[in-house]
Amino acid sequence: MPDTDRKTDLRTRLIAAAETEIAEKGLMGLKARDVTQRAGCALGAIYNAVADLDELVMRVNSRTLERMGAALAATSGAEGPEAVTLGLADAYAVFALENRRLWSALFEHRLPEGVDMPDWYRQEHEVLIARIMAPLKSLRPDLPDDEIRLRARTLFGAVHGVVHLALQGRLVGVPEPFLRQEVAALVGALVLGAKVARTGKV
Amino acid sequence: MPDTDRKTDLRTRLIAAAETEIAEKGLMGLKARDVTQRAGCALGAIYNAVADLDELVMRVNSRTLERMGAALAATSGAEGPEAVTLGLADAYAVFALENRRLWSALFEHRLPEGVDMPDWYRQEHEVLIARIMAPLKSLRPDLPDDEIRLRARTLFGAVHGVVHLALQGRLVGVPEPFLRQEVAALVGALVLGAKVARTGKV
DNA sequence: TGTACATCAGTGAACGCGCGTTCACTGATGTAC
DNA sequence: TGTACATCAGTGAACGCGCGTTCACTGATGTAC
Repeated sequence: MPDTDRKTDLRTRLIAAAETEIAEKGLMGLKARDVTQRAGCALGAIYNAVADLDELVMRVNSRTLERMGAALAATSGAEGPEAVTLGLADAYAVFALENRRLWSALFEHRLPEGVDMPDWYRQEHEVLIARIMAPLKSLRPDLPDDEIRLRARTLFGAVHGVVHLALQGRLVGVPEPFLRQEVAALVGALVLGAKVARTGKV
Repeated sequence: MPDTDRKTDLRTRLIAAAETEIAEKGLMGLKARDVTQRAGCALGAIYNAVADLDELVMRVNSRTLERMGAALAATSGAEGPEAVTLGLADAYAVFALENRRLWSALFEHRLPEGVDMPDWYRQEHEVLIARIMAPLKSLRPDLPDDEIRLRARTLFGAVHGVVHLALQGRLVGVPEPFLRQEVAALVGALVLGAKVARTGKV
């Protein structure tokens, strides 16, 4: 059944096309017609390759998440949990800056209510959290795992928020040129605060 | 010309109706027909009172911003910049929790590209930043105003991010029951870090 | 090797719906005399 | 006080468009004999 190959081939092309479209026009600007035109197939072909546009978006987001994971992993050269944490945060900011719209799509996309994310999608997020937990654990060996996990989410949310508002160009956001510097200041203070909280001294 | 009164009256009702609609169904669920039905007028009446739906949303957002300002101001009883900062952050989280959809609308709403926010809208945001700058200034009297303003935005973004991901129920977000506690931990660590950064000791 | 048939990826016109905005009209209110 | 006229807030049916999804059809590919 070599047809399967052709089928997955088109599917791959559709995902790639959707990725390019989102990268150029943002999630809101993603239209079925543009995707199929770019992939060089008919409009209806989408529904042969994939359930609907939402699935296409999730496939793209999954790829983005994977690339982001790789970008964060490439940081691991640093020595000491403080440096690792700072490195992760900076890599996150850089990735967002370099992949603005694809990165935004990660957070803009919402499934129709009632439907929730498939498991394979959830798991990819767990990996992200785990990567942040590692350095936090050596930073605060006194805390139980549950709490570390919570702190990892909080740290992620904090960095994410600063990056998010900056990239959106929101009125209350940090101007983009200062983004990396401010993320570093934020995480630096946090890491310092954590250290003091544990040891009681500098 | 007492007609002006009637006109502004309907306008007020429309804004109130839009506010209720957003509070119930979120910004995405805001429809011109629902608003006018709730306000008890015809569909077309909107365009007599207001330029378009976008303006209606901005009017609602402006009210939300004002209420949020009041909620933050009600915090001011605290003694010392650390406590004030913690109080502001907590009040922010509480306000978001109690006004989920209206609060979300503040950040979801985007004007069509090219158009930018009117001045009265920008200024309302400045007030917010100013309110955060005050305690930061006493916390870091060594820093120039420009840098304080930047840190205020960063601090805002950090708190905002944690709250945002939590309320969205995002996979990487902090679970809601832990939100206030985590915001407190975040800001606590930051304040501690700032203090150490300035004084060099605990 | 050739013929008849089945399958199913791929096609694209048409469907259907949601929804913001317009516009010709109505009728209440105010003004002039 | 009454009449004619002007204004303009308010009406709601109709417009128009965007766009995801469907569906009857086509034609290339594979299978059976």
